[in-house]
Amino acid sequence: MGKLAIETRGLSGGGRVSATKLLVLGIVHLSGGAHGYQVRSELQSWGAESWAKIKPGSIYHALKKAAADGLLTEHAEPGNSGPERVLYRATTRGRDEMVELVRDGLRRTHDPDMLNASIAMLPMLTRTDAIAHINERVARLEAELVVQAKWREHPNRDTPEHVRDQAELWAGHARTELEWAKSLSRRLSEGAYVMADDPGSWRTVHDHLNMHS
Amino acid sequence: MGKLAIETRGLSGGGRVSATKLLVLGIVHLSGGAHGYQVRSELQSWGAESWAKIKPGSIYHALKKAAADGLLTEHAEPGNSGPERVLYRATTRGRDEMVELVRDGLRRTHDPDMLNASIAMLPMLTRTDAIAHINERVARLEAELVVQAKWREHPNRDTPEHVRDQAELWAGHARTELEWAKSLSRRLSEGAYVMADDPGSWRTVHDHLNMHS
DNA sequence: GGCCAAGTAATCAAACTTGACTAGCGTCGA
DNA sequence: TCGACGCTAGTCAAGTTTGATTACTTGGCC
Repeated sequence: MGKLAIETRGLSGGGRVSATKLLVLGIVHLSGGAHGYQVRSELQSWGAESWAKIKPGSIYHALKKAAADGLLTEHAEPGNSGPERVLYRATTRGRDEMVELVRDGLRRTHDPDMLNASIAMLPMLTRTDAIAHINERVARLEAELVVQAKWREHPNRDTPEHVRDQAELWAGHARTELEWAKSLSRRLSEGAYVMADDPGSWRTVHDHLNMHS
Repeated sequence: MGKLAIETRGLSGGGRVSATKLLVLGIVHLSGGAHGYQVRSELQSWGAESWAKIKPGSIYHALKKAAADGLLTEHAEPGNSGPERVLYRATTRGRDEMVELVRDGLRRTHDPDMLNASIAMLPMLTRTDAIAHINERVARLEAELVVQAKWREHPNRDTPEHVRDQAELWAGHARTELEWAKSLSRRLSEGAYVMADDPGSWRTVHDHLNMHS
């Protein structure tokens, strides 16, 4: 029976990662302010119900939490038509936090939800920033595959066969992701997508709008 | 902005799926009775900390919940050495539930944790049962890939480019899993692994032990 | 012989997620 | 005109997961 090395290291850098948080912050920011139901609709129109399986309750919770943390501001709106609602708007800290979350999601392996959310919010980053972080992911995946391969050459003898098969599947997924990440990185280098520092990006448009208000 | 079709259908067949539940039940059953810490150690010795990211608290909670649901029995043991502990043992209902969970995990796509847990507990099933359910997974994956391919031929025009890339990754994962599942099914057909109905299985040994008690 | 490190066993509060529920308003058909 | 249905918007209690913490024992080593 294995020994337990109970590691009680705190997270470096502070707050927990969370795909929900990133998506909610991201949508509020992209829409330049939104209420809960809007976030909900937007998420599902992106087909997000499938890859991020976020339920309504979680969205409203995430919004309130983010507001309490100073990442969003709440503006109560009296119900002009229908029930009253709360408009959320991203603060500067909120935008910074969000960008950091996107970077994190690109880097971290073993967290598909977070990766998906980060990809959805990819245009929040500048082109070079995105490429750098995707390349870091590539490097990590390659390193993990090497470790994995070593482990499969010298398997632990009390590990059952079928558990080794799991490792096989795992490696397959890692290879798939590796290829995909490489090609994404390549496409970005070739100028694909409208990123934060490109003309016509959400940010350029947003700044433009702000100029007139 | 998409409309929300709020579907409030209840789960067919009853209880929620949960990888934690399956793993905890499975380990208790395989060990023929165990306390929390044992489950914890066993899980991590299987390298389970990586693919199932289950923390201690969840294990103890899952044990208590399962006991409350009549899937496990609790035998309080006074601490002969060390703090007092509780021994859990699987009931018949618990074993049945567990087998059902393994089947479910093999069938359901879009739930990697559950698949991993099911693979870990694969020898709980008879050979034909396991093959049947893995084949069902294969069929489902193939169907999903067809739908996906169709969707990518006629993409929704308000879906951003980078979201379509996500779909690409998704399809890649599905193909990887498909190949893996096919080969697992093949190996099982060729007699690989010791399954529940094979001589020398956990079940045969277990019955043998029971005969002498 | 005394004390520290590591192992054994589990608890707890806080945070998060879920599913079900509430409620106003519009509209379309009978 | 009325009522069933669906959309907009959100609350809430119950359940789950997490990370930290407690508490006791053994073994080693100075």
